[in-house]
Amino acid sequence: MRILLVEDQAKLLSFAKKGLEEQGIQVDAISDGDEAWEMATTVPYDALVLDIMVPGRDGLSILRGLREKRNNVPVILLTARSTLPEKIEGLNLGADDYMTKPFFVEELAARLHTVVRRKAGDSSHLLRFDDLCINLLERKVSRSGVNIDLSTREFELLEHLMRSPRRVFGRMQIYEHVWGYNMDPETNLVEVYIQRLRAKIDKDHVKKLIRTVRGVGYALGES
Amino acid sequence: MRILLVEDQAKLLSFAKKGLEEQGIQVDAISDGDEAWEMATTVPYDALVLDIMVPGRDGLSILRGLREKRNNVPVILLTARSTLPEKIEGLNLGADDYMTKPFFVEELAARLHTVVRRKAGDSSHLLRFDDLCINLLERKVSRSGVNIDLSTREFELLEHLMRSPRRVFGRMQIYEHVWGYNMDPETNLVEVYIQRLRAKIDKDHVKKLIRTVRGVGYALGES
DNA sequence: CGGCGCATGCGTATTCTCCTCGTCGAAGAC
DNA sequence: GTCTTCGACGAGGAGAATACGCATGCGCCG
Repeated sequence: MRILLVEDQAKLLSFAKKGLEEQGIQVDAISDGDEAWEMATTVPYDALVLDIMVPGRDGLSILRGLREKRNNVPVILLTARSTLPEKIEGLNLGADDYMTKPFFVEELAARLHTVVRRKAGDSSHLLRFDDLCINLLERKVSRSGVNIDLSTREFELLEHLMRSPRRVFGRMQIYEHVWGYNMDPETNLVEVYIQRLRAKIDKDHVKKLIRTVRGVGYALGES
Repeated sequence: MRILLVEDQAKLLSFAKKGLEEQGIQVDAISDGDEAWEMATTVPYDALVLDIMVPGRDGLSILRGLREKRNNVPVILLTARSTLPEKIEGLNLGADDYMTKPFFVEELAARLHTVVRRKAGDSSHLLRFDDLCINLLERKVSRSGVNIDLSTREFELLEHLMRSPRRVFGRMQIYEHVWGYNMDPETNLVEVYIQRLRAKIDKDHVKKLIRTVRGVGYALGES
């Protein structure tokens, strides 16, 4: 697999490039938007990873340009944390996924794989588990077709769990991914939000969608 | 590495089995599709090699069934030369590779290795011994496919034993690894938890999964 | 007001201790 | 070589202590 990685922070760029290459992904690393556009339009990459903010042509503009040319290559956007509107605009423009910085390189590699595979089958922007379904693009959640309202945090917590169904996440991991800070070991935020999620998603407790693993964390799916 | 090989031509089957085993791959060889389905759904193989044409349930059907059950085990399909359409259908159904008969066993072995390595993200966290299987990511334990509930300590004790099957661990070692402190020489915690593990894992004492080595410690596996 | 973060008390699964009984093995006598 | 006895070690049960996660309520901020 060969991809184009566009990011202006030199350190992050070389770090990510190295990490991805260790996992057998060929990476062309570029820090300038105009150059990136040049490459993206001439080389048939398997996927692009675009930072939104780069000198020259920015990530969103590159994405828009490609889609106007009917170029359907898978694209993952990199955004600073908390720029939710941009995430959504990006998805509207035809991005396939987004990641907030900072991120783990392994996770980026994993998403690249899914995104590339998914393009063949084309069920983009939807994550499913059991009768639960969330739409990244519209930021909507439904259970057996019935819509459910979630707050931002609730949504992102659920999103994180649904990206790796059945996998158990420690509180720390969840906290770092969803909240983005290092965990204050004295907070019980995660527990509280798990409980709020359950209340909305799992209303009648008929089916235990979120499993508690005592002493460790939580996972989507039954025991 | 342990795989399931399904192929109805007896000669080819035994030939391939022998060849793969010479390369250090454990092979369960089966010629009937229904039996194969049975095995594939109960034993956590590292990969499957399925001939498309076999008596009983055919290869494509087995593959489809597994994927519907969200079983993501690597699958290599065997096809007669010239049945190209089936290859393609197979890959759409989620096969990882295919080979046309006749083939060189060495090549099959090589492809098995690549395919398994590629999926390693999903299977490297599985520990197996006999029909016992624990999944580190999901923190689940199963015996012959039946789920077993373990508490945190129980799980970690079992994990420790399973990381070096057949090896005998002294109480001290176990205590230090699983509990993390230096052993208080007056406690019998390890014994207690070994007993609890046995009760859950080895319910009927039919098979002695955990062996006691008097005066020394414990080990996974029979004498 | 709704979303969010923080703090507190409560119920309970889990852990640990304590104690007894059964079993294994070594050594000694015949 | 065989049988017996004794000591030590591990098995197992049952209750007390603990830590963990759940629920709930409150104040704050946009």
